[in-house]
Amino acid sequence: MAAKASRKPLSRERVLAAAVALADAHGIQALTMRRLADDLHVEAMSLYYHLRDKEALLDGVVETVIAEVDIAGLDVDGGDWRARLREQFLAARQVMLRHPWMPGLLGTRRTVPASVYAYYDSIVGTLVGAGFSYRLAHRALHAFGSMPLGFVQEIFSPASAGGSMEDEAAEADLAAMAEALPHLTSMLAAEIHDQADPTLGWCDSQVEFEFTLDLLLDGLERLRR
Amino acid sequence: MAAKASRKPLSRERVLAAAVALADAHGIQALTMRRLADDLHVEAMSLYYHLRDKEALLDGVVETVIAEVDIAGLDVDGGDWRARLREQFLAARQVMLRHPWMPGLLGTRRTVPASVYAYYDSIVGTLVGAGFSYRLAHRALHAFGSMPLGFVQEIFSPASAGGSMEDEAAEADLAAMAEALPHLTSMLAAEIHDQADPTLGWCDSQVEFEFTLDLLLDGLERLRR
DNA sequence: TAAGGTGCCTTACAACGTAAGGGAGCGCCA
DNA sequence: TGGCGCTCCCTTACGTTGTAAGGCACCTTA
Repeated sequence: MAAKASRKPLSRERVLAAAVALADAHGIQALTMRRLADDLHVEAMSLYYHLRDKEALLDGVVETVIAEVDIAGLDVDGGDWRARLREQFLAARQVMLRHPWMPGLLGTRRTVPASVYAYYDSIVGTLVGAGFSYRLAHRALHAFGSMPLGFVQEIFSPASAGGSMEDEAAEADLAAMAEALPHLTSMLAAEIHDQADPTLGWCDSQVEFEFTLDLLLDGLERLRR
Repeated sequence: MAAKASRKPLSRERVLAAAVALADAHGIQALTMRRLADDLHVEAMSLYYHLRDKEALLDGVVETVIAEVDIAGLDVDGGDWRARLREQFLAARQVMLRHPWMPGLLGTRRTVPASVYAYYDSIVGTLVGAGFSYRLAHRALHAFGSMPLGFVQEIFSPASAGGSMEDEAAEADLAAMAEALPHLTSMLAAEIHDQADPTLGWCDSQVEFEFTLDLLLDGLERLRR
């Protein structure tokens, strides 16, 4: 019989692209060697010819997405250092919004693709070019945290469905919550997240991201002078 | 024969304490049901009588450490809002330094123990008591990120051993790196981390933590007025 | 003393990553 | 032309993980 028509040969790139697509479609926990192989119409062990092990796969996935970040920040120029970094970080954010599992994955990696270093190098270049000392640039880099990659590392992911702020707590005891957490409930009542505001998880909506970003940028600008 | 003298009955608390101890001693990846049971001189399935599943175990571990954070921040009072929060966050940091796996674990949780909400509630209380609007308090909370818990969510963990900044790159090509990453290498040359500086991972040393913290606190104070 | 709950154990299974080796198809060179 | 060796994928199997299902000993209480 005729072999499957679409029997393109495997390759590292094809595998990584399929891995990203799988994670996008079904979440990072669905990214297992067997399932990925299925998607590629291949047996699991075949993947090991192109990638040493699963760690290498995940590293490659990170590398792939970081490449997206890199090209997203290519066309930033003009303006002062704040405007440039701001634009760059927000561009990176668009990439992360396409791959919401990426922040969590990054948290589990222990090594980092070389391209990230190039990226951070350019940021330092921007800073020292704007008059930052290396010491201040260094601290600025730390203060930014993951913002150059377009997100804020969150402590907690959003609960799966429904607004379950508490674990087993039913909806009825909102009153009890208001008593136990008076300030939080008042705050939330006054500050419901705008639904149109694109969100990466719970506490990384667009407006919060930009608020924190500007807070840092302005604070650094003050220290620079 | 006499039964094991130390045949204390199991309990949720005892299991959780053993789990924290195991993670402290051998890392979070050593925390498997079987190994934890071994430490307790018990069979793995026995744990399931006290905890629904492993998720519940991990949630309990988080809860246990957060309780440590809570009591660590009990005796902060006096000073303005900045001093109080600063002291509180730094106290939380001491707890995290004892459990360096905790930041990473928190990143994997999707639910959060109720006690954390009480903690954040008190922070909001401090802020609004100092004249913050709910809106600004809300944004401040987001900007703080994980600092109330005493750490900065890092993008990357430190590589296992040795200063392997690159993956397979040998030591020889420092020159090549200096060429590819001129700003970073200059910066690192000028800014070697002080060894005495206690570090949670790569980019969360004490001085960086305090720098970022003060940057945020000062920036918020300016917005408050 | 019989009943029933409490607390731990035995057995078993599915899903995972992956070690070890096999074999089909190809190009290359004598 | 024939055989060698490389590339690429597959088959089989193993150890480790979390955990479902059920059993058995002990204590309490009626």
